[in-house]
Amino acid sequence: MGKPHDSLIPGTLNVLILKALSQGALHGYAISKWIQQASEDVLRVEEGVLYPALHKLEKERWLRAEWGVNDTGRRAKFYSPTPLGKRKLQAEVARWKRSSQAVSTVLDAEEA
Amino acid sequence: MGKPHDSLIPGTLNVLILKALSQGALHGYAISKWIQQASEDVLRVEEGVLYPALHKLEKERWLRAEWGVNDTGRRAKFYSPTPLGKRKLQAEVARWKRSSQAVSTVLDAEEA
DNA sequence: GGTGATACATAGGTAACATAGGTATCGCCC
DNA sequence: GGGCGATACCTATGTTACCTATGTATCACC
Repeated sequence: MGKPHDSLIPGTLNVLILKALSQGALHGYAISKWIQQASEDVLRVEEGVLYPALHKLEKERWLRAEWGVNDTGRRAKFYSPTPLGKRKLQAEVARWKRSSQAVSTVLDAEEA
Repeated sequence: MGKPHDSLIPGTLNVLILKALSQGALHGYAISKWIQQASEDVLRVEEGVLYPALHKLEKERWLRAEWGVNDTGRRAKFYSPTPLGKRKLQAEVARWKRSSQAVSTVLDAEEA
């Protein structure tokens, strides 16, 4: 346990979740599906990874949760970003761009 | 301990090291400086992070190490990629491109 | 009644990084 | 001679974050 597959880039899950919620509340399962679909099936968020992450973000006040009912009438917990979460989204996106661009630059470098 | 600053994107250190060594052997301290310089000072690899990583890569036969002397006559341990390490560099660069592109695509998505 | 999708959750394992220390040599400047 | 910063190596400890496995329950469908 604890390392195979490597679907996600560590440290990117929070910002992916926040992005998923940037246009409106979604429940956990839908967040997972949205990330998978928006990444054209490259990124998969296993449920054992997603739910603890959501609980943590809720505890840290990046998200708030509310029980509701989905399209098909099933109970589900809907998450929305708090004002703090919205600010964090901006900051985390900026950080990702900066860092990932730096990594790509290094990996494209001609000479070592 | 264990989380502040966030200089590195977790999971990218190995490939950055391999890239640094792709044009020839370097010693640890020079690897650190090279990554910092090639990333235009965005990425910094603290020594307490670098050296354990080098030892692990050596143990896993991605790198081999040899004591030598640097330009200025000081003793230093020089690392070179093994054939396995060269293959890993290609594979890890490809994986990075695929995954980081997916994250960027998601974060640029218009609609959630 | 079985299966697969939906929807939530927790438990245990491990790797990876951040921080903080520690040793030693060398050049430079006062 | 003393101090300082850069070079060059190293280990120990803490914590996060992810991976896997497993569990519950509902619902549609055949």
